[in-house]
Amino acid sequence: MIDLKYLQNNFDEASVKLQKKGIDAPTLENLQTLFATLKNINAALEALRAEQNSMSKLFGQYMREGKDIAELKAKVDANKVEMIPLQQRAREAEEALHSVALSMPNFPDDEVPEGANEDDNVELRRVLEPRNFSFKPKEHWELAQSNGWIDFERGVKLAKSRFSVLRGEAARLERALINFFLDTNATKGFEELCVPFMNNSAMLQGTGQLPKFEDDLFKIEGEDLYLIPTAEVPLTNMYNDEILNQKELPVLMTGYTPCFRKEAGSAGRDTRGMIRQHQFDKVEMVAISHPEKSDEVFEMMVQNASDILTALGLPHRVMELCDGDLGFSAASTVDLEVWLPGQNQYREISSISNTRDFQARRAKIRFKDGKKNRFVHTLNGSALAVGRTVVAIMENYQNEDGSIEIPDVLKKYM
RNA sequence: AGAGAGGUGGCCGAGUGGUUGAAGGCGCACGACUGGAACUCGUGUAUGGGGCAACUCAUCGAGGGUUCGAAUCCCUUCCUCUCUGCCA
Repeated sequence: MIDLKYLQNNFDEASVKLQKKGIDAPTLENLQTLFATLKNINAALEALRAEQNSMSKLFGQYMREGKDIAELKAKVDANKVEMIPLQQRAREAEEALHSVALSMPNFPDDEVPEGANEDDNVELRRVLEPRNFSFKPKEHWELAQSNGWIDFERGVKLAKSRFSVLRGEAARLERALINFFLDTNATKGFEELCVPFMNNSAMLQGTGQLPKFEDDLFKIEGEDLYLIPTAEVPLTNMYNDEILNQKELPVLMTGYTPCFRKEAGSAGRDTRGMIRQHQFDKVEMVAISHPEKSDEVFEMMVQNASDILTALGLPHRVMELCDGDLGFSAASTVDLEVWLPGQNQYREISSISNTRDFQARRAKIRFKDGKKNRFVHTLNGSALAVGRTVVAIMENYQNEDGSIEIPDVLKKYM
C-alpha cells in the first residue's frame, strides 16, 4: 500500500512516479479525492460522536441525582438521527478508498532507470564467461529426453499441461540443489523455515498478490486458502500484524517451497520444456529490515544469489530492472539471468526486490523506534529457482554425447 | 466431521450494561541503588485515525443488532483448545 498522506501532500511527484507503473493521472486523482472525502466525513462524524458520548455520560449522573432525563434523551436521539447518513457515506467512502488503494502499485525508487519494458533493463555486470562448446549445445528438453530426466507426458497425465515429472538423477539433482541453497543461505544468517504451502487471503493481500492478481493464483475450493505462488508470501507474512523489537532486525529467513502459478497471460510463452510451469520449486530469501538498512540488506541478498550461481559454475549477468518492468510491489529489483547455451540466451533465474514499506503497510509489519511504531522494509529474492537451475546445469554441463556432468559443489549432496 | 469450553493490551489474567481503553502480574524501557551485575525501589509502557497542541474518535477475534450508553445482552461468522471419530 502506498502512503496516502504522501500522495496527498506530493501529488505531482507521486503522479509522475506511478505513471511509470502504468497508472494514469485520473485514477490517481480519484484516489486522492476519495482520501480527502473520507477525511472530511470522518471529521464531521467524529464531532457528532464526541457530542453523543459526552451526553451519554450525563445519563448516569442525572439518574443518580434523580433528575429528569426526557429532554436529554430527545437531544441524544436527534443527534443520532443526524449521524446515520454520515455513517453510511463514511462506510462507502472507506470501501471505495480501500479497493482503489489496494490496487495501486508501489512507487519505484528515484534511482531506478527509466524504461518501458525488459528491453530497457540495465546490465550491471557479468559473472563467469560462457563456456565454448566444440559442438552445438542442445536445449534442455532434448537432453531431458535422451537422459530420461524429465517425463513431460506423464506430468500432463497426472495434472495437466505445464506440469512435469523429474526422474532418477534429475529428481536427486533437484533435491541436492534445494539442500545446497538452504545450507548456503544459512551461512549468510538466514534462518531456515518450513512453512504452509497454502496461505489465506489476508496474507496474500499483505504481500500484494491480492486483490489484483487473483487470476494468477490457484484457489482451494470452499476454503479461504490459496496455493502460494512464492515463499515470499508465507515468509514475509510471518510477521503480519506484529510489532518487532528493533533489536530483532534484520530478520533473515529462507525456506524451500513449491510455487504454484496459473501463468495467466503467459499462453504460448516457453511452452516447451521446464522454464515456465504451473508448479516449480524455489528457495526464497526474505528480509525484514530497518528502513535505513534495507539497501545494505538488498546488496547482500543479490551478492548471495550471485555467489551461489558462481559456486555452481553457472555464467550469469546481473540486471537492474527499469521502472516499466518492475513488479507491483517492488520499489527496485535486480534480476539474475543465467546463461543457457542451448537457448543461446540469458534467462531469469532469480529476482531480488526491495519493496520498502509497501508490503509492511499492507501487512502491518512494524518495529518499535523509541515510543513510535514505524513500518519496516521488506525484501525478497530467489536463491534460487530450483527448476531453472536444473535446466541451466543441463545445458551448461552437457557433453557432446548428451551426458551431463554434476557440478563439484553438489557432489556431496547426491 | 460430532460434543463441550473459550477468544480481553507484547504475554498471563480480572472484568456481566454507565469516568473500564480496561485491575493485578510478567515482560520491556528509563532512572535510583551497585565497582559491575542480580535483587529491590520509582516512573513509564495497547493499536490505528484526526489535530501544532490541549484534546478527540475508533478498536476487548470479525460482522450485525438491542440501548441514551456494550468488553459486558442478542444474532451470525471465523478461529483456538479438550474429548470422540479419522489419519501421515
